[in-house]
Amino acid sequence: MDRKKLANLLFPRIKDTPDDLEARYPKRNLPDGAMVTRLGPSPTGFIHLGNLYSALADERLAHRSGGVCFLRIEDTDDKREVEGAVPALLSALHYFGIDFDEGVGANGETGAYGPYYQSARKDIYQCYVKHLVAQGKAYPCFMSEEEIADIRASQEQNKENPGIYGTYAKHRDLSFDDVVSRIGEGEEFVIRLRSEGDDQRYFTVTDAIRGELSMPENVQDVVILKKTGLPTYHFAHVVDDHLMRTTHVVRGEEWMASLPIHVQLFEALGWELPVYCHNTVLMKIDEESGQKRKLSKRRDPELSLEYYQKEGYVPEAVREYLMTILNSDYEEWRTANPDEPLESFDFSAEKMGSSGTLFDLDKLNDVSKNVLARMTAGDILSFMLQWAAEYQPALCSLLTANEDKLVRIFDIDRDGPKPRKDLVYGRQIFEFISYFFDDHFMIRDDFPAECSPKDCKEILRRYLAGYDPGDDNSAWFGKIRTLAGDLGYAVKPKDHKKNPELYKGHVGHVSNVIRIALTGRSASPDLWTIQQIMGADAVKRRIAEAHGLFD
RNA sequence: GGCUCCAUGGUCAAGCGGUUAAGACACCGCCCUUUCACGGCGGUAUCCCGGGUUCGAGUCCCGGUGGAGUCACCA
Repeated sequence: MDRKKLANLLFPRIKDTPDDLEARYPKRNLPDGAMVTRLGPSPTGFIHLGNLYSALADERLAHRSGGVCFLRIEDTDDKREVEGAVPALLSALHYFGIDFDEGVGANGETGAYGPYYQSARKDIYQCYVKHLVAQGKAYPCFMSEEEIADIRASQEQNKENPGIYGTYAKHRDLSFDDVVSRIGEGEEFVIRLRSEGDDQRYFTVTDAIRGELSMPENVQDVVILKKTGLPTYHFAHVVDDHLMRTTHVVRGEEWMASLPIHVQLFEALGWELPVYCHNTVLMKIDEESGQKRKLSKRRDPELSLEYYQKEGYVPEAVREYLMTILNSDYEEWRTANPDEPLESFDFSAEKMGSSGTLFDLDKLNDVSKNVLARMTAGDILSFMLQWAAEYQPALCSLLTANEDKLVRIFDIDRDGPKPRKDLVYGRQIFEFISYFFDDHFMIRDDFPAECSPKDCKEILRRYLAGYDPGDDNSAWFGKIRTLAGDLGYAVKPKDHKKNPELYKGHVGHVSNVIRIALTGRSASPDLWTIQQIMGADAVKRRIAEAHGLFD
């Protein structure tokens, strides 16, 4: 019974048996069909759209089925750990509407399947490692990094598959005494799986997104326990998702290649496989090569979630956009159900695509426009206030001092069957309405070429003279028509279009002179409404100022 | 290089052996219109290539090609 002795030698502290753990983490009591999903980020401090994309799938799958979605922090590599990454992750996900039922949370851990930090689960992993060693399915390996590098070098030279397997697994059958003496000399070791796999043999697994997957068995004696006593991803995944009773493992397709290892591990431990859902990675077009490529943390900082928060995208818009690429029938559903919450959409893993998706900012913006069009002006205001408080402190006092005015501005032309859709995201929204505020007002567009400086001056003079804040929209515009006619501009654009030689231009050009004087730009919502919000004094002042420009 | 996944317009994509090959974004034109936005109408543009199977292939099979991922004591 050398194996037993070996197991005890290696893990003297571990008293629990697999049965103990099985009893401590019993099957969940959930209705049929309820999915248990999880997000397992490593706390590296960088969260990008792809993570949200995946998290949203986890969250939807679980909640749509009446199951649970939990957060587990995969911190088995202290080298990569970043201070404060967990709270940052939590708050970013919360911002975008992802909250967990269980696991690591803002106020510590909740749930009966913890601990939810892998670093705190050392004894759990070691219990199973010990068990595997006792069964002869795993063994300590003392090979140094140099030794392994040498093996790899010669394998590459001989065009063999690299890695520790077969005869390269030199420490597979070390004698008990050998192990005792090496440990006595303070040699460090890892635990490797003794692979019984054969890469000529294929197995199949059904992936919920991709269907049948066929792969060769794993032959590598992979490391399952590192020198530090912590498990590698492979082992932690298998142990945790079994013990935490995960039913559906949603993860990026970069994990597909290690599926043979995971399947082998589940088998070695005698456990049932979860349903795998390997989703696609988000891609972008590389500026230099023009090729599609995976979103990269280093190279694409603009794809970090923080970017969208800073720009002031409404969280709902980002979720909505992600839903459209997660399940391609989502848009159709949305068109048919404009007012339903996203939660009532029938989300499924099967509808997720399996080819790489290119991130499309135009599409996000379009989705965002529509989301904002569905919000009330009051909701938009509170969003802007929150956003400014967090990311544009310089704007805060201005916004809070003008709440009523802002609601009126956001409300311009929003009711009715064809609401304006020109609000997209925070930064753009403020930019779009900035002319209402003197500190941000400037004449930025040219006066229409159809109107000579002399005409511009005259238009402004007469407009100011005839301006009556009490005019309703049609009385007001009637005056502009008259004015335009008097100065030789067509009263109706169509007349001008038919006989351009008869006119200098048309009312549109004339009113654009006024528009530019008032807003600084040649494009704006309805001028009469703008004036009502601006107030008579401001209107008169700006017209007079513009008039002065032509002196 | 080995292994794996993927392949329909510029982008996201429906399609499941017989379709005029949906729809959305973007783009262009027209209409509405005092500008813009909205809305309406229309348009440009796609089945990677080559072999099979079949009366018939975007759809099934094989082979290329291309793209992606992965081959750590990182996840």
